Amino acid sequence: MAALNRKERDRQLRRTDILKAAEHIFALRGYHKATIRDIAKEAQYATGTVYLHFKDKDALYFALLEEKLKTLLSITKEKIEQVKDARNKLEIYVREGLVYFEKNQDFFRIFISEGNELSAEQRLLKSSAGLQMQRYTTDLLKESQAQGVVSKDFDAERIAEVFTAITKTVILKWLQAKDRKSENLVDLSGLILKLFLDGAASK
Amino acid sequence: MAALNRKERDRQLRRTDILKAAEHIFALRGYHKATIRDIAKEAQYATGTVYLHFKDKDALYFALLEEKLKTLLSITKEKIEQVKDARNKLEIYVREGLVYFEKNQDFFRIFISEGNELSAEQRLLKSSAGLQMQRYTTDLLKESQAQGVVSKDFDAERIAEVFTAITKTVILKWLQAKDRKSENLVDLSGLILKLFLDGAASK
DNA sequence: TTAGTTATTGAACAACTGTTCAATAACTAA
DNA sequence: TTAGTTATTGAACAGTTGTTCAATAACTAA
Repeated sequence: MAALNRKERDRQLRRTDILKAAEHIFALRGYHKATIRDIAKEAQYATGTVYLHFKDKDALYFALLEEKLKTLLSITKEKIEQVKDARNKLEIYVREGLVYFEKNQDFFRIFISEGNELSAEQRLLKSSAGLQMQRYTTDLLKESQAQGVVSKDFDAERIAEVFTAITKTVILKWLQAKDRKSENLVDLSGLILKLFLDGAASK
Repeated sequence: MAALNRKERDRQLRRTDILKAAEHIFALRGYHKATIRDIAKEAQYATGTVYLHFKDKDALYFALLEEKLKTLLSITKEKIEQVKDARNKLEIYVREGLVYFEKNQDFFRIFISEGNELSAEQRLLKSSAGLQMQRYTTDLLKESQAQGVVSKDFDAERIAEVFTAITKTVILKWLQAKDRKSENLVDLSGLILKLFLDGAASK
């Protein structure tokens, strides 16, 4: 039935509108200070409308996180599958992450700024895409260890988090300095990989 | 005048009581969910009493942060000044940090969990001890570069933040696994330094 | 057109919490 | 003891914000 399809499509449109507005407002004010009113206003709907699409504020936040992470993961996976060498894979992993983040700075601000909050950490673990991302990173590092690119002395899971932390930190610093310098974020992927693999010591 | 001294001492006692309670409640619930009522109750005072010692909630949070960071910094500085070699200094820096964190897990939870929040980041910058800590770390890395321990290819400030991020991440992971394993946090200082200086690559 | 169905609205509700302040208690010094 | 001073209390206030729901608008199908 065509009518049903259009209805469904309209519904998706509203949902997308709200998600887009939420992304903007969350990024602007952070999770706590962002209000449903503001999000609704930004999306040009009434407050109540938001609740027709999302159970509550948390669900809205989750849905956003979920969507963004899912996209990033699928992009990354696709590109990585095209190469065999683990070092190449790591390079692609970092590069694609940076490209995606640079394109989605709004979302990115939430992820970085509230990502390390413990409650948000627990949220991330509840988020299936978040878990998938974490697992994928760990697997990537296990493969790197198997191929002899990363030392087997380290616990893959721990190393995966350190890898992520280095990346986040470099991004954060870039964000803070963004006004002054006009460096592309993606240009920092070499730095990140070098730091992670070879460390900061003089050679 | 003895009376004045005792009064002043009593005042300090109240202040300390409140700070101690605040540390506990903040750590338990995080900054936002911690209420002044809860803190007052924990310290066995009335709500209003808190305001006789701290201008508002923010000031209370600051005072706590300030006190803890100041102590950590002074301990670290003292120990570090006893050696000359930059690599030794870095080792001591990490080790003392871990020891202090292990002894102050309550405080630590706040610092780690809300430390990366942007608003809290701005708070940290306002906090003079936070700024001092940041500067001290950067200086330490500059010295390490001067002594040829750390590569001069990197920006000292950026490297300082990466260094801190690695440390935080390892601590966070340790905190999460704390129930299962019974590993001392301080035993991970070698791992942190190795990762930071030599990276994760196979050698 | 029209009766019924669905979607949207936004004012009202309720819960929470930072902050104040009048009342009370504790303390001080004469 | 007592008048004056200071410290403490916790109920009341005010602002905020997540959420609901009765009223209204839009839409659908006959």
